[in-house]
Amino acid sequence: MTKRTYICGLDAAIAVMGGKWKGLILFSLGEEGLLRFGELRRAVPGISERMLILQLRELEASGLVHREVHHQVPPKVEYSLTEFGSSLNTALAPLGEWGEEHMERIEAIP
Amino acid sequence: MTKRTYICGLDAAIAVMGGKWKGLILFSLGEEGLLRFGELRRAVPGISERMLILQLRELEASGLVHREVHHQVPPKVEYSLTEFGSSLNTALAPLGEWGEEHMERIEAIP
DNA sequence: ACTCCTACTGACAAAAGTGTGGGTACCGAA
DNA sequence: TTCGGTACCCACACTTTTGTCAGTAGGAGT
Repeated sequence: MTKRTYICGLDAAIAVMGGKWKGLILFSLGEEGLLRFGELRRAVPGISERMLILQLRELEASGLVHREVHHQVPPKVEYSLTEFGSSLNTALAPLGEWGEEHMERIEAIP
Repeated sequence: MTKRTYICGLDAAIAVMGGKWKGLILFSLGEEGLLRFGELRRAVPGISERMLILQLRELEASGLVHREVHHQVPPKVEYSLTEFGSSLNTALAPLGEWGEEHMERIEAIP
């Protein structure tokens, strides 16, 4: 009877990792472990600086990603998955495998 | 000529089930098996008729959903998952469980 | 003094996604 | 004759998302 804002777990999950980029960012961080901004940018081909920053801010606010600033010049900021983010990444893995498996068919769609 | 290839499986998967509704539609069809338009509409609270139609058309074009028209009056159209859609639904399950498990935390985010 | 480097920030605009309110078709029941 | 019921379609407007381009800070190297 708890008043839920989301209609099911999938709905909630999509709300936090939805959009075109968040899944890929999580995936990259899951693979590499610790990445600085520029590295992350290269790890997610096609994303603009602005988009990466916006998405990272949201992921940080959601508690999925940890941001560590090293006070240096030039600046150095490192991103990594939190426990929470890591658990989401694990849940995302089968979806990635599915996409990998059916890549050709998916590419043939548009 | 937009010859785009996806950068990884997750990218491809997100391309076909991305957006706010497709995951939920697939999920509902996975649960219920066979639903007519009006039933599906009720199964996905908050979606508008227009959105449901648009999303169903895309899912159909992607080969994830099967559409069967019964020539009757009043009209009767039934939707169901294809094998392909069913496999995606399976891959989506862990994500749904993750969301279910962390529902409270997710709801506390905005 | 000048430029390079990195991680940002902000203004603006285009594109994509979404909602609203209307309409269509058909048949049978009232 | 009018109405109810179902599954749509269309035009328009609005909102959210995404992209583009410029600019900032401050120490280090030349």
